[in-house]
Amino acid sequence: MSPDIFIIEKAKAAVSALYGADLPDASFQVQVTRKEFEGDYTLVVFPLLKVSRLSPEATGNAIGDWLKENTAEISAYNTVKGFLNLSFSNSYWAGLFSSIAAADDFGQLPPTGKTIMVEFSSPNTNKPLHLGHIRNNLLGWSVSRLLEANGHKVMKVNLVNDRGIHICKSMLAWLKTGNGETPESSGKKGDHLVGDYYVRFNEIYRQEVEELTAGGMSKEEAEKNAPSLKEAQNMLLKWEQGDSEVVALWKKMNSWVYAGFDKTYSDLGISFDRTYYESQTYLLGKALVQKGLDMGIFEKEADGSVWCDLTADGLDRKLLLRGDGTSVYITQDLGTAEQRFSEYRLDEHIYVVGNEQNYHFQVLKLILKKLGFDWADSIYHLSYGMVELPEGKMKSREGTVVDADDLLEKMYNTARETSLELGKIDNMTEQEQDELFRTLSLGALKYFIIKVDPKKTMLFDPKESIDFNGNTGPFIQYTHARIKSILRKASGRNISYDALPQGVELSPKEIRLVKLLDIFPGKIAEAGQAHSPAIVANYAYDLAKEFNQYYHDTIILKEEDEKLLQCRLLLLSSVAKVLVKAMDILGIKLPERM
RNA sequence: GGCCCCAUAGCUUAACUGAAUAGAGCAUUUGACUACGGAUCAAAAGGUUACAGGUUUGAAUCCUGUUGGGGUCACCA
Repeated sequence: MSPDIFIIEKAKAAVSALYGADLPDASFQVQVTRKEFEGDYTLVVFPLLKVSRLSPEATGNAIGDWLKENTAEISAYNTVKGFLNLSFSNSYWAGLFSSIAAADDFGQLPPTGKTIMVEFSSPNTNKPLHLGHIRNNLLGWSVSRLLEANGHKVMKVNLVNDRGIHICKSMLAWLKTGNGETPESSGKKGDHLVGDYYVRFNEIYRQEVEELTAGGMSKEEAEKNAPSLKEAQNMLLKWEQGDSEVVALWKKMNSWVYAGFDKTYSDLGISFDRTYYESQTYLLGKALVQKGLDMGIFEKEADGSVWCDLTADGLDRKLLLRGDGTSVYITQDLGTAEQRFSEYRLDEHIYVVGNEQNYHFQVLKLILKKLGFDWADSIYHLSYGMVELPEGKMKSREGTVVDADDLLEKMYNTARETSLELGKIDNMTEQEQDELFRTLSLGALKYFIIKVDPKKTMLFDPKESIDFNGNTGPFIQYTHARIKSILRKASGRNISYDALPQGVELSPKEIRLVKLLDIFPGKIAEAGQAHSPAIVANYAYDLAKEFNQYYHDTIILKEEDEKLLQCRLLLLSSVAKVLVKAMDILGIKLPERM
């Protein structure tokens, strides 16, 4: 049983015995005792004053007395102001430590039988992935792992936006100026190649608009009537009619993009259980529009467009079907949600999408509810903040976008330089080194992004490379490599440490580590509830930091008392075990040496 | 303009459902490798938690207002 539940239970009994009152669990607040006070856990006594009718000190002392009398585990107490600090006996810590060390997948919570779908990434096929996508991908991936650690079955899905006017723009520019260029002929990664033609289109378009306005047309009119835009729109129409030439080109260019994406995903170490394509889902939802009309919750205008009036709920009127009968973005979202909930029995559906779409998801849930779907409440929009540069938002038009592949390469080079400079890995093969540089650069990048609360806007300065010292991924990786180094030496000397020897007394620093290890499953649960891998990241850092302090002034391998030696090695391996599990949730690997 | 989100040290950030002196890292200054890995550790300095009120034994946290920043309100996705 975890200590806080244990204390609450006992404190309840104490209050009941002393004051004849039964208070709810919420009246008992337990926290880890602060460093500057003596004790292990602290009970806040303020909420209990109304039944004790005594001063905070007197109440704390009375309860402390009772607890010390009536529980074997609590060995001492002191009261400071309204805080009752309790000390636990050494045998209690030894027992707790043993059970943590013995657990083979410590931190993994028992199966819940629930299935959760997580949709993330969801890129457009007209440009390569950038830093914003990286945050999305890393969040989606780590939330998925986190929910798995919480005992849920998780399905990771990607919805690729592979159709629409933007793809046609790339296609058109390629036809006009590409001279048959392919990824093979140019040596460019497919997604970058297609992205370049998207940029090319905009150049052509802008020039046309300029010429038209110079000829006396208003800017607005020119933007609507530029010939290349007309051509792109025409192409989209052909695509929708299934024109074989257009479809063939569309397939060819998309396949280039997918090859490029696959490379980036694989570099990032992420994958999906299923990929959906908008070209196959964009017609979904039309049936729901009819259903809504039949139910009388949607309304049709004279021009044929269909709307849902949400003004009674404090929102606006929302368009669901255009006058020409074609669907808009949300129509498809309604349809895919219904499809997914009926195909899989989902207990929750998480969409990892930026906070600019908060309103969209509010509307989506509301309309689904109005359509009578109970599961609308199980939709969770994991809304994350934008990644900003020192000069503000990334803008593709101004070329300030931080490209994902570039960033990964830069990070790799930094990891390489740093590692080679330190010169600890000279005896590794080239292949091992390459793998290590990947592990370290990804560790730094992933931790940098994940440690920040998802909902906050985060700042990224491309000029300052991501740190490898302090509160960083490599700090935790280094801690692990160091532990492994000691454990390797220990096994080289045939020292076994599979169980805690009887009768060892843990030092205060060791108890603090055990306390930290003990709260790991609780952190997983808390993080899962909050859908926030950042909580796991910060926990891992706390543990690594605490361990480094312990390590610094504790003799391990030269300890002559065999029991103490075994105890310490067991503690080391337990810390390593928890670090590995925590970082695995974040998608970060911990190297054996670095 | 309506609605939503945010504001913590020079910078990046933490603080579970309100709780002890608001924790860290970077940068700055200083100290520690003839013990197991110095990508580490120890120490100093750095805060009116944007501002003003309110609720409470107790507020970064809850309420109201103000200021500043962002998002959104498309027959775009």
